[in-house]
Amino acid sequence: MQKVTMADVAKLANVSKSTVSQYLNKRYEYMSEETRRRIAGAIEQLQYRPNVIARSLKQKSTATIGVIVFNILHMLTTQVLRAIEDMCQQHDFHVIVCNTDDDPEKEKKYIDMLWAKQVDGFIIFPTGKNVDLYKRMIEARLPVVFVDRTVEGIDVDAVLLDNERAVQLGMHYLIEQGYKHIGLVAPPFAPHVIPRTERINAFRYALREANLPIKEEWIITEQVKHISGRLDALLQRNKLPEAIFAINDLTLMEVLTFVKRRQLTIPHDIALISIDDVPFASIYTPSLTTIAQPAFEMGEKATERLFMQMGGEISPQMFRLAPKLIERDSAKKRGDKGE
Amino acid sequence: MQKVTMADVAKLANVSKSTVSQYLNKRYEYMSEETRRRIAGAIEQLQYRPNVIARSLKQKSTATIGVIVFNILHMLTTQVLRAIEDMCQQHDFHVIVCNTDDDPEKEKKYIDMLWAKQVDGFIIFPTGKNVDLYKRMIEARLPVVFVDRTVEGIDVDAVLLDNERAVQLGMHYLIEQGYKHIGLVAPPFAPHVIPRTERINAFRYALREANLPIKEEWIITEQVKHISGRLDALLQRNKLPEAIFAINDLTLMEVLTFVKRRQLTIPHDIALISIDDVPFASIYTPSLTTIAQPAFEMGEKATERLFMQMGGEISPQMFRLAPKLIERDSAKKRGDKGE
DNA sequence: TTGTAGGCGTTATCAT
DNA sequence: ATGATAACGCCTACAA
Repeated sequence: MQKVTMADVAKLANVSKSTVSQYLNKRYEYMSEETRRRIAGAIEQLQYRPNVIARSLKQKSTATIGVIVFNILHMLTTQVLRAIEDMCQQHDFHVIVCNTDDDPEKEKKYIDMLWAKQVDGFIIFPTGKNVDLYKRMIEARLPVVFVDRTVEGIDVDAVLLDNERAVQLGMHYLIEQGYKHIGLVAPPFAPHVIPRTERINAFRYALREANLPIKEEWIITEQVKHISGRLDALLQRNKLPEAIFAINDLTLMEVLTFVKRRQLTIPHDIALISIDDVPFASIYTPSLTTIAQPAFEMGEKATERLFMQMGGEISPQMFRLAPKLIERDSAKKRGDKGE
Repeated sequence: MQKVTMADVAKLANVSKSTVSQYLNKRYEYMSEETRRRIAGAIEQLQYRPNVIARSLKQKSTATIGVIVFNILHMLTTQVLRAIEDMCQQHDFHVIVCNTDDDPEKEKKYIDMLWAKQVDGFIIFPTGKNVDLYKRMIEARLPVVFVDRTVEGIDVDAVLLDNERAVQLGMHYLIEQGYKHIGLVAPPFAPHVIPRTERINAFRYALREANLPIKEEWIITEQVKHISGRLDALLQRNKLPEAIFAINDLTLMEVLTFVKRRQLTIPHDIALISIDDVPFASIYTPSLTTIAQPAFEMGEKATERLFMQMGGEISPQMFRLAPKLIERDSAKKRGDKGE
């Protein structure tokens, strides 16, 4: 596979390995034009490619970072990842991507392996369950940035959506449009899933703040596949809320499935707003009002912090990035025609 | 960062480095229970982590592959990538992901860098423009698999959609449903973009085969952002085809934008079928008939071949994976109500 | 059953 | 200006 080494180049160019090394590292200062030319020739002729692994061993740096995510198939993840890769590309760094499926065991294994592989840093969407391991990473002064979730008791850079604000934006909008009976759909409550928890809490808070009723049957926190069934049940009993807040794209899809199956009209029969600006939001009928996460900014911020950590000690900080309400037609005022 | 080495463990356990090495590589056979225990203890106590880089240097294998794609944001890419990562996970391999944006320069740079990094293999969505480089990789016996596109004159494993079949499936379906005036929307023609070329050709072929008219104004190969404008122009002149075949998700979106803006009804005013099973296909109204690419299978096949290459010489092959028509409502028979 | 010595392909130090 | 030599951390004969 890889056969020709620096020694071969040196021999062919009639110089020592050290000189070749100098050349490769562009320390031309004391090098004669002549030598330089001979080395260049030899490299070309032999199709020599320096072995970065050997260099890494010596220099203790691999120019590689590990990115550990739940599932690359989620749009947020993909976008964050794209931003990370773009920034790494500029620094001639590479990105190793790992999917955990939110399984702490897999997460642990990946962190251990990447650590052993001497990656220069980690960007992690943490499961939150490997507290000891996270701590050890910090102690070892490994550069680490968390994205999407934080973990209690871990003092580390974290880049998160401002979930309170996201919900507030959506709720204020709905209320402003005249909706009073508002429901929420979310996956099952799980305390370590920060965004979910924060969103559900903020939802309750927004209702309380506006003196609107909090009906528990309208707060659907349920496995995604059961959500549309729950909505069916409400419809059956004529107890649908006027508007629904979907806390992410997955739950939004379930609501839309339900709406289609029941042939309801949005926003007349039920208004809809969601976090995550799905790609079809503007071509759906009616177009969907959404609260967009600044995914690229999140990726950029995370990478920026990681490089700062690699550059030297900095004290950990938490960043809350601002969501953006994109008004379309799915939650227009009651009575307005949707479109 | 990483301070404790095998020597430290050896010293603490009162054995030699080789013994520790034996232990790490699970060659326990001739090792006393006692020694084993001492080593385990030392490792635990020192929180020792073997340095995989050093190991790689010796063993000439990094257990890492490079995956070079156009853009991870494309759904097909994401899904293929997920499949690749899953399979690599089973083999304790890692995946480095690189975005080229279809820029040959970036592609070249990535291949060079990953090669220097001694990755054990490549899975590439090739731009097709670095022919010399591809050839050198093959000559160097680097394991390589192409996905989505092949490159003329490069003898290498390739995993592609059966594009002819995909178009045929869609066209037969449309024709069977009674459509005779059928148009196509695609990004601009570019010979090296295999899927696009094959799909456009197959489209013409299907019309010819069915003795249907080929109207050039219905074959829209245009920058995506101009597509809906072109459709507008046709509508203006009352020259819309009865049905449109969108060759991918991007062009589909443009058609849907047009349809929404003009308030047309699918399939009554215009029927629609597309390659790529977009996530909202079933919740759109009407639900969208699509031709799905077997993205996961493509990723699995590519990875399988890559591992086979790493296992030993095999002769390159081209794989054409079968698309699948998913019938929904957007191209139902003329006259039928579209649910 | 365990230890010694050399090598993997670079880089860094110090001579020359 | 260039070269010799010793690391880097691990693996592998081979020796003991």
